[in-house]
Amino acid sequence: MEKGRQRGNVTIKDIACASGVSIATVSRVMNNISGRCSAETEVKIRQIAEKMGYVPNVMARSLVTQRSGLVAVLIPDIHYYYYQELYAGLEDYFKQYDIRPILCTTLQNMERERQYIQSMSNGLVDGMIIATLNGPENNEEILKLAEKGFPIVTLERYGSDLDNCCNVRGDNVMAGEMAVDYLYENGHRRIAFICGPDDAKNSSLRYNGYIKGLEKHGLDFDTELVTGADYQFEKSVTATEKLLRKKEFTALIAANDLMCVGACNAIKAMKKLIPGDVSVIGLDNTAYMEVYHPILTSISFPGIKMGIRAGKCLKRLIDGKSLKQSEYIIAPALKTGESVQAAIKGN
Amino acid sequence: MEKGRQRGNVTIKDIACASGVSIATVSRVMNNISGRCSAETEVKIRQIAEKMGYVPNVMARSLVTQRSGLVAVLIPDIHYYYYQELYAGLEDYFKQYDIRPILCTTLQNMERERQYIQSMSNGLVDGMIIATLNGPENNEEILKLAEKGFPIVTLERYGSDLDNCCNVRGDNVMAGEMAVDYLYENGHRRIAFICGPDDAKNSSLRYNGYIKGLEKHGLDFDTELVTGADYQFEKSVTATEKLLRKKEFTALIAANDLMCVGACNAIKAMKKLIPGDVSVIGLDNTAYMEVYHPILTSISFPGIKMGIRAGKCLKRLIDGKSLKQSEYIIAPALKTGESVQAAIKGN
DNA sequence: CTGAAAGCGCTTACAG
DNA sequence: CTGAAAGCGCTTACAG
Repeated sequence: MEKGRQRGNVTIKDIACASGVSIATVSRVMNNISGRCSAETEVKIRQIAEKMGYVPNVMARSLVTQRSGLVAVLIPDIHYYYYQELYAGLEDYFKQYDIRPILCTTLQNMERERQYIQSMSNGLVDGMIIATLNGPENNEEILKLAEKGFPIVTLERYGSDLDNCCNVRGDNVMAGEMAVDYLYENGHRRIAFICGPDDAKNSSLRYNGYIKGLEKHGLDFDTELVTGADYQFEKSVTATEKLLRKKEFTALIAANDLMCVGACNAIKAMKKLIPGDVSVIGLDNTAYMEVYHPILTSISFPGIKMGIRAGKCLKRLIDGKSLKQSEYIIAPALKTGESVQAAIKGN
Repeated sequence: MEKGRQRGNVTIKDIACASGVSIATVSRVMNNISGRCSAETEVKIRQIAEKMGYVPNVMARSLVTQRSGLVAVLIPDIHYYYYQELYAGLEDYFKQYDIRPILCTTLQNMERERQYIQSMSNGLVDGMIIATLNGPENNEEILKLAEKGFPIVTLERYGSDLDNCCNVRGDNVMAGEMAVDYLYENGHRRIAFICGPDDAKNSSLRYNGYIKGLEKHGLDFDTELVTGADYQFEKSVTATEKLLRKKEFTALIAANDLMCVGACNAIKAMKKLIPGDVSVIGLDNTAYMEVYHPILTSISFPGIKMGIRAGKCLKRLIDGKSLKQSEYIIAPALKTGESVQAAIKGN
């Protein structure tokens, strides 16, 4: 076998030869540039193209139009439900425009992220959605590209140096607050909270929402009811066990669902009932919620919706239009499961 | 703003101008074609390229080399852990060759799959990994491309019409058998089985393995201990409830993990203990396993490994080399959790 | 309604 | 060691 792919694909030139017209005419027909050619020529060309199995060469087209029909989507890790939803939303939204996302997972590695940003930005993709977690290392590079006119939308990424870049994010404060509201309505007064990593902006915003919620309802803020587990499952198991031994509480909020599941396992392991002894609520959007026993109640961020929002923004930028807002804040929603019940009076 | 991306990127021509050499020389240096230019010229060119922020235009390069450095990866749905692992394995494997996967989810829609296969195959990607579930609709198209010399590797896809196409798959029979072996060793004699969809080849192979395992150990095969749940969570809950009411058994195998979780929820809902009353084992590879309470024991297919295997095959095909085998069967592995325990004597 | 021609940014024989 | 030139497959003014 020879090296590389053989050049056996049928080209516009082949069609032109076979139909006895110029390549320009074939090109026009294939691009549906109407009113520029007689109906009979058009039909003939289409038939021949169909018969010969012509498929336009994307590379060649891209080179002249300066549009590849590709966009890069940078996320930390596809194992998270939220990013799966995000990607699904994007893939679907872009499909109508024949735009294809290229999924790039950074695995929280900043060098890897930098490589992706750099290698994608010249010719390969028409735009980029950056939904990776914090780490200001590459903000400068991102901003430089954006200011150069390269379409970039960041998603759930924080840092004031990115102020000039379009950003889509969830309302994290609201999420924390909603969780407290819901638990308060159910009669809970002593509510624990498990934070994510200290350097995760969205975690600290969720925590702020928790505090805001407590204040709103006149509940005492007790630091002993707060712990951290770095968004990790195992750490959450341990942290929750400690919390349970140390303090009394009737409800618990976890800043993400993975920690929520960890917390539930710890509660179960200590022979306490969910929601009988402890009501539990997660902040996030994961598949675990629906499959866990009991089904978990959560304040969930709509990944698909956020993906579509980011997609729309990027599409406008790619089309050279300006954005109405530079920041889009998406509200979370309560997903009622089975892990919260009314607190017993007196608690 | 003007329409489209502005042509502001620095090109090989700019570098050539700035360094006073021809574009051919710049090209050679940028491609590390050594021994073809003086060291001093090389250093100068590199410095200037670096300073001007030159990044090669992938489209232009692809057009002449007939290599895009892109491969398509078709999967049913990124929400499944197995496909996440597969994709992660592929992305990582290809990274060393600067090959980028484009993730295409077919969502079990055959028309969508066809569109992807067609639109990717002309110039855009150098090869394709097709890991979508059965549905022979597009087999003809796949085979046509493969025979045309287009690099294609199918993964866990069945159909004798694809015999001429490289295939990577898990040893599904072995998985079913291993599950029975493990339960038998733990003293279980009455073992239930939950099948996937009737038309899913891998499910029926797993089922065959189950029967083979029973025979091997001289256990009776009882059709009443077998039910089906189409690989679905909800259906598995219902099916398991029925099974529990109808028959006595001390262990249960589910043909995939999602059904396994459904079965566990049903068992718990009927106030039975896992593994005290029923030992449970899943066949698959999912994140649920490790996060569920109790941690689930499973016979797991190594998604990352299978991805890398498929990647290696595809790489060889892209490089115009032939494959040593046209079929690669990957063995599953036992992942010990907490959902199996020794059966009580007499059961 | 149609064609000849330039050009997108690059690689690669070929010649020197 | 280096350059001029052809060409990858396509789009798109320009002219007719």
